[in-house]
Amino acid sequence: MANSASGDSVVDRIVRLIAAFPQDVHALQLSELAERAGLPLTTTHRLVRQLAGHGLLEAGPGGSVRPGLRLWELVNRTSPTLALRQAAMPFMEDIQQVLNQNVNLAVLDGWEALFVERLSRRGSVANRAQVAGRMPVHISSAGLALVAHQDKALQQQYLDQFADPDGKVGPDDVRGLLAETAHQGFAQLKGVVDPDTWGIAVPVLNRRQRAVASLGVVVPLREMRLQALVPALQTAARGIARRLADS
Amino acid sequence: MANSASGDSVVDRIVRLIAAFPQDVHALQLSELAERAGLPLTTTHRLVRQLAGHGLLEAGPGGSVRPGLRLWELVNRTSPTLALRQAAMPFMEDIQQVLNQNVNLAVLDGWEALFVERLSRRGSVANRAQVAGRMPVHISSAGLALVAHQDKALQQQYLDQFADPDGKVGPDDVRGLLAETAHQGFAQLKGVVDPDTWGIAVPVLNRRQRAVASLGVVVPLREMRLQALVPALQTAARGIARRLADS
DNA sequence: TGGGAAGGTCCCATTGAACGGAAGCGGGGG
DNA sequence: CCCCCGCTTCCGTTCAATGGGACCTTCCCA
Repeated sequence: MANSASGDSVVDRIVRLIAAFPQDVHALQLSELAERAGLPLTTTHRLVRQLAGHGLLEAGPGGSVRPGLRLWELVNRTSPTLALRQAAMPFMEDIQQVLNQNVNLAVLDGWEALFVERLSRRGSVANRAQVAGRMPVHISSAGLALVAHQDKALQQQYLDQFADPDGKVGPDDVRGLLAETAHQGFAQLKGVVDPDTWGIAVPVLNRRQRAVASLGVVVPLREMRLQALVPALQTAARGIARRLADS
Repeated sequence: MANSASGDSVVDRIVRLIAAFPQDVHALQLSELAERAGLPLTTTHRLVRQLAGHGLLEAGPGGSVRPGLRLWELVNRTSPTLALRQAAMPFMEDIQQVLNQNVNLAVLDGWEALFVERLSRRGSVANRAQVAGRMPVHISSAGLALVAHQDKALQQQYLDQFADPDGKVGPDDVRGLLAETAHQGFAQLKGVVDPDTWGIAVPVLNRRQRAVASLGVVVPLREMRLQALVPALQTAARGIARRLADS
């Protein structure tokens, strides 16, 4: 069918290659990488060599391959999250200090909350939200805060396509959650992600009152004091919004 | 000369394309991107469309193009700096709180210090060290701390190839700086980067006493109190080293 | 209101870069 | 010693990538 037997372009292959690395990193064998990416060994070998030549991949110990520093550099010096992160960091630190809890910052991408930054307290509760990790909208307070503060049209789109693989929750449940979140101005989710934790998130709004990001905390169930958490988060979220608008 | 008139592979072009974005981001026009990358407009157009299809690039307002969220995600969930960053963040925050100064974390890459993370105090002195930014070894305290704690062979390599474009400092000056840094266990650079600031950096050492990273602060000239800064940095650096070793 | 410049998109013949099977290499384990 | 299993290199085939040119907007200025 093509120069490539599988009919995909070089771009496709490169993406498959870098996407083939699992979260935990730590370098893969060439053959394992080839398998994960679904590419012939020879092709993988050639592409890896080229990418490594640019420093996008690096040779690890024992002939293994891992993502390279140069790739990290290229992406992180021009990332679309830079401005957001810079605006948010000081406030996230404040929250972490004052509330003594894990803090996270997320944006919406394709009906999932994508976590842009996270500060974890040393001995704090487990926090599923990895940096650059994702969570479905309907099971993360961040996701709810983000979707609940979007155009009605977008929300409807979301509900229309909504389907829970486990079938535990229906569109109506989610509609309720979103309505509650929009009404209250913050999202809360108790023991959904993790039975012993509670997630709270507030939106960071632009001038049009649409969420461009969400700011959240994950706290142990027993330590819940909404009265203390929500106002602090909202204050911080407004601070972030202001700095975003300024820049 | 080739399928491509310029004799470079698709990989080359893609790298040129994403490397063409300047630090400040904010989206480029297609034609500007083409020019910066040194690619024909048509080719740029095609590649951009493909990359955008994977979310590696995104359409900005007014037909402009910018790096995409998906690219950020792919790279940051598997980056080689993840472990380092995770180990270092809590200590960096401590330093920032206790010393009330800008803190930065760097690694060595090709005779330059590559800044992996930075925490800036709100109204603090200007800090040249952007996240994902670089500084030559001989004019950054981070760079000196990193090179001063490497194999003798590597240091020699560095000195051999050393050439200051401005001709202000010679290899012997640098040798002196490195020796002093190695002897003292920390690097200091007064008013080099910025006339009103002082940079201090300590190495984060592995079991073999080689620097895998550097931890530094940038402080206003007048506030200099080495006695206070250096021990705090060294303590933090050891903490980071320990956490790295554990993981 | 019309003309023209600038930026983006589409078309399509040409061609060499990309492909990947096969064969070579190397080390470690039996 | 030999075999196995990964990585590397070779090389003939082929079609994906290429980019000049034409076309289409949109915007600005006369």
